[in-house]
Amino acid sequence: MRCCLDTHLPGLRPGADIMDPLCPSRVVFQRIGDKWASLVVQVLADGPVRFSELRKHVHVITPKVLTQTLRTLERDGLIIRTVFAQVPPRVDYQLTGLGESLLGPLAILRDWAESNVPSILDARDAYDDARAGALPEG
Amino acid sequence: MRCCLDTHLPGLRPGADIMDPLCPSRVVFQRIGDKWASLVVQVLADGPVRFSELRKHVHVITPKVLTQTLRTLERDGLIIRTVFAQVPPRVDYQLTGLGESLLGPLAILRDWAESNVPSILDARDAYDDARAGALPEG
DNA sequence: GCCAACGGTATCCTATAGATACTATGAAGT
DNA sequence: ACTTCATAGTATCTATAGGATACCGTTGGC
Repeated sequence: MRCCLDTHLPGLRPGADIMDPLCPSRVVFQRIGDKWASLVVQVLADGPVRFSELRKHVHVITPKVLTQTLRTLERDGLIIRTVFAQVPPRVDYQLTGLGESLLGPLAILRDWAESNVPSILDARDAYDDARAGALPEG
Repeated sequence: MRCCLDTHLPGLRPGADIMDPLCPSRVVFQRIGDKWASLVVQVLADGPVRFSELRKHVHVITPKVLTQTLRTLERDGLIIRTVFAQVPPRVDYQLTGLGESLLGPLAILRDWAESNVPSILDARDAYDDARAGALPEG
């Protein structure tokens, strides 16, 4: 579980373990784990999407949070923001090559999620039932 | 991007799109994307680990948040909590079969992260430089 | 002149995460 | 007997992030 590479970034320790908070891989890993970012990336899989379309597809994200998410993804080089000089304004968001390279791993994760939803929901039921039964009686 | 299956859970809509907030897959997907959960799962890859060892390996997680994370993972059937009647107390956490099945997808994601850290950090530098240059001058 | 479409901001409130201190148990040491 | 130690958490408070809602600026069409 060692990290990765020969970066030189101030404040980040390249040789660290991924469990180290200053390990660059961990920083990236937690970005992928962002609540909205991975959903947005998947919506962009088929090509450029406008801001308002993103709002419709990623329910229910508020415009503030969507803007924050998009700015972060842009800063990380995963998407490109294109402004068209029109009225009403038009802004397209699309994946970069780097962003596209993330689609495969995300699809694997999504497949896992969809395959295992029944098991997880069953486990939750069992857990909650056990708790609900234990507390009132005890 | 359709969801998955024939669940019957109250409040969850099985036929929904993964972008639907009530889609079970999305619920699971966001659980995977939890800030700490995926790190904890990876620490448990090699076998049972005690609470205090987890605290050491997953820096820097507070005991409260670690407890919350472990309870959630247990509820979802990804880990098992075993209490030994000892003093001082001993509690082991280990992956279930379901939890182990998540290791592969997580490893793919981690590989992606480690491979692409340089690109992402470069993109951040470029983005920040452009902003830092634009604002004071403009 | 007025309204609508779009891509956001501004403001406020709440929920989550984080820091820190504290608890219970009992065996071992002196 | 008393103190100390280790473990696995809880309790309490504060800081930060997320979320709900309202609003802004542009300008083409009516």
